[in-house]
Amino acid sequence: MSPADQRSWTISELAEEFDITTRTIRFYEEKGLMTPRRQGQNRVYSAADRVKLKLILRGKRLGLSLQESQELIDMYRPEGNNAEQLLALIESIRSKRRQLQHQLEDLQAMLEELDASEQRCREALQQEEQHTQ
Amino acid sequence: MSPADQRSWTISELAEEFDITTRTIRFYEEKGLMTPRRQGQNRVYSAADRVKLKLILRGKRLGLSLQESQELIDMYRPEGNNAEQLLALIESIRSKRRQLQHQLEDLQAMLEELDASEQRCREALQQEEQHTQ
DNA sequence: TCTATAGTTTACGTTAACGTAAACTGAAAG
DNA sequence: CTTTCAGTTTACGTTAACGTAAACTATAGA
Repeated sequence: MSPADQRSWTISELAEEFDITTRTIRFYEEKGLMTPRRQGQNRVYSAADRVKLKLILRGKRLGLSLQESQELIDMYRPEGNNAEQLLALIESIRSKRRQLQHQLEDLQAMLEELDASEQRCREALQQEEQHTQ
Repeated sequence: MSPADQRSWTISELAEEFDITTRTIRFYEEKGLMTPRRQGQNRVYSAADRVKLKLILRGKRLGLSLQESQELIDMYRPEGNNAEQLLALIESIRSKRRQLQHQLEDLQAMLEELDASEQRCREALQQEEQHTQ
């Protein structure tokens, strides 16, 4: 274990780093997405907690609900599951993959259309410039 | 104009095609996202309306709000804008592009991690099978 | 000792995106 | 003529994801 893995964070450090409020972080805990350890009554976040938060926020940017992010995160650790559970897990991973793959195609289409829009904008702009001369 | 462009749709046809409720379509209208023409009191949707709906739903899948989808759609038609507006439009197109680009990177990272998860699942599964023999 | 600075819990408020229901209209079918 | 069906408007309800505020605690510095 490297020293970096032993570092810990306070709630406001994480809030500032990821540009969210402490309220948000506590809300995630309330929803069972995180369980930081405590020093007295104060929350102390480990490197693992920090990564988890990162994953949740990335999920948010992709339009996932907290529930969905939770499910995704649960897929990262297959240990402690029996064969039946593992098969179910693999199927749900594939299902999520298909969904994200579809989303990727949506995204690419949208990016192409945006490029076309910018192109049309440029052309309209040239027209405007000719008019005003 | 090809005949296909002249086709029109009823609200329930669109609802069924896109697997949403009529309530949802009316809600989008209430929010100013669509303005179908009327035959008496009934709504009649054109091919353009249908495309618009498609774009809104794609935006939804990508986690955009209705507002954002509206803004994106407004970028598709630069006509009728003056030079100043066009420049602003181009800048907002680029901004949206950067956001989507970031989202694309998030997506690709998530897909890779899902693949790694599936891999770990398979390995754990092999372990399980050896155990039970 | 006073005060400022994080942190805490508890609870009610808010916004977006619809769901659900009630009450009505108009056209078509039997 | 009445029932059925698709459509309409109006309005209140619901859920997720926090915001906001109140009331409290613990620690560090002047």
